[in-house]
Amino acid sequence: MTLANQVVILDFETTGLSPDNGDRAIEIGAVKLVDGQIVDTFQELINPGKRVNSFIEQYTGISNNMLKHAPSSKEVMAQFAKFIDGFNLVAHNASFDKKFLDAEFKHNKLHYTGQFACSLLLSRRISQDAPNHQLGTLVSYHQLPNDGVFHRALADATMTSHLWLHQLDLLQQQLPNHLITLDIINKISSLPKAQINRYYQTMAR
DNA sequence: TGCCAGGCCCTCTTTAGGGCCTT
Repeated sequence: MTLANQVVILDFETTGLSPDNGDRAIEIGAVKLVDGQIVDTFQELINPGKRVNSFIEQYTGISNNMLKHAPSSKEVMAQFAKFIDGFNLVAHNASFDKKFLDAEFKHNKLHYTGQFACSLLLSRRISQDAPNHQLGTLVSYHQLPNDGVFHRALADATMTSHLWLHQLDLLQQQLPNHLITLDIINKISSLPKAQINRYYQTMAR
């Protein structure tokens, strides 16, 4: 059994949307939660080996000049593999971050064993009244802490960690007699929206 | 030259289309 409050929450900034089209990571940020507390953080720029376009420079604030002397993917991913060792993983729209983690680890012949959970899929189930499920909107909607920085890896990972802890609180209120595990979260994240309340009732019996 | 992400999820669906979310 894996408790959902013992995870690494991560976020990539990248040159684009698809590693299959040659896009690479340019920054990784992560927050380690133990017993629901932030106990460690990770942030590194990554030299992608090519120039990033002006949209990405503007979107992230990460310039080609900043990346010129950044460490290689090999160096950063080796450190990150140690950081996540033994932990499950959470990201906002995890399918995106998982495909980049898989691609960068494959480039460097690295492996990880943690399972992924997704705060976006969970939000669509348990915060159905939110105006939308973008990270920035949810931070505002739930009035979560933030420092006004968006689209930088550690800032986004930190905001996602506050969102995640808030989501665990919401679930704990619905399931007061249960430990909130990653299995429960992934179960809820895969249910049709209309079945969430029935699931709560079934679990309460 | 022409291609250009992909998984999730809803619906005017399932012999499909399109919006959402991530950079």
